[in-house]
Amino acid sequence: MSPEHLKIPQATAKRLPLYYRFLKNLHSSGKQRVSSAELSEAVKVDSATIRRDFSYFGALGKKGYGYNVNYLLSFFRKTLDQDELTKVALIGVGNLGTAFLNYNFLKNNNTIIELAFDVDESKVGTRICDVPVYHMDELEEQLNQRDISVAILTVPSHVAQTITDYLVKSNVKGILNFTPARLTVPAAIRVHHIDLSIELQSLIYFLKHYPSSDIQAITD
Amino acid sequence: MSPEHLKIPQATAKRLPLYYRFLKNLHSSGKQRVSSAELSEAVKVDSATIRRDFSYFGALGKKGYGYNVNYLLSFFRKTLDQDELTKVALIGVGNLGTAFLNYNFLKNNNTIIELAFDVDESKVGTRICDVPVYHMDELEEQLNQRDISVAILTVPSHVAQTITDYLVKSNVKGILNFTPARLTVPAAIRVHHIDLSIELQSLIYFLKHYPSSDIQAITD
DNA sequence: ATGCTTATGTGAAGGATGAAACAAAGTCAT
DNA sequence: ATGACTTTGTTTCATCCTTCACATAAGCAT
Repeated sequence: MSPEHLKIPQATAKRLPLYYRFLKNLHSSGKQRVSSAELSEAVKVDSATIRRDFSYFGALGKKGYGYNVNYLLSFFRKTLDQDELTKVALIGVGNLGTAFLNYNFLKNNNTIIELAFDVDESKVGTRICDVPVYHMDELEEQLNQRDISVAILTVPSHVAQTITDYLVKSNVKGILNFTPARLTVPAAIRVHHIDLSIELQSLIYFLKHYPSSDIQAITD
Repeated sequence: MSPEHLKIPQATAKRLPLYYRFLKNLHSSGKQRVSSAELSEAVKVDSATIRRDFSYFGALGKKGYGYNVNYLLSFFRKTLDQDELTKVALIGVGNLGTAFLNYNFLKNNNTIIELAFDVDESKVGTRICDVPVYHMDELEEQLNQRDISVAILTVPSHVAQTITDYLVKSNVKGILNFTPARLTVPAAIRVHHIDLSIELQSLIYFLKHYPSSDIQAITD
């Protein structure tokens, strides 16, 4: 059985896009080879962890040499499905939603917000950064028609669950949830929470309760 | 030694603001008591994990009864320093930065963006949602004067490291980094990364490579 | 060719986290 | 008061993740 078919640890999977992004940088700057130590310095991940992560995919490097940037890059391109464009929908064109529509970082990575939804009639029918805004009533129809199964949720939290139920009904498989609501979904649906207010609060908690010496022990 | 002085696991610390928020909801709806099972349903954290989390702070509940909402709430208020307002600075008034200035979720939690910085002269001197925008040149002076040690970083990634160096020089201790850059900071400085593009990419990776049955095993 | 240097891939150990399970201790109805 | 019921706090186990440490193998200079 080839290594690619084994299940990758979740922690590793979360680092793959990070590696990929940095490898692209290396490539554009014309670098031919890279060691796990160099990579470690750049992405702030222990070099042993990097080698371990890579090893799940087989022996990608050469002892005494390191990794060939081109080879690694093309390998990750395949692994991360960067050849095909993944289309996602954005639900809720408020401040945060609009920021994402404007933000260019989504365009880099073969991921694109293809359409957005809102209930505000003044937004419906317009285009924001070339992304068309539809009314929520058209959610199921549009998502099915365009075969979109990933949604970014940036709606007010009190409607988050209701809209999530619509999303589930519309065959969405993954939700990037920026609302503070903890969503109830069937087990087959994957939800990633990004709770901005909790991130800020927990950062503050760590600062107040964990002395610098401890942080050294953790991050160094 | 009282339990409050023991070090709390990082995973637990990250859940505390979540518990706190839900307890506030319970309180406003007039509920007097709550069990770990109820809490579990609401915040989607295993009830045993919740009891374990609470137990780091001592015996907060009563067997056969559960937890007193008021007591728990006031305990967490103290623990999370919710009595004092934590002031933070926002660096970079672009799309995302503006969204945060508009977003109300920061006002809830005794955390406030007190001022913002940018280099764009058309923004400097204005107020966005009542938050004054200063020029980057005034960073050190303003932060020291106002005794601010936490910053939200929403600048273009190519200037992220340079600005981070300024922040460190200005005695900032914690940075919430929304740029894709991996920042180099002294060990005593704490950085939390929120990398939106990586979150989206890893969500997509999980959807494509982890069958629903596995997700069931993980999240159910 | 030779030997020194470099850097991988991985076994093993150590930590951290999550969840099952249950004794202990309280509640609550009668 | 009593006994059935509830729910905690904790012990225990399992899993996942990270890091050390090093044998192994390849580069590289002479």
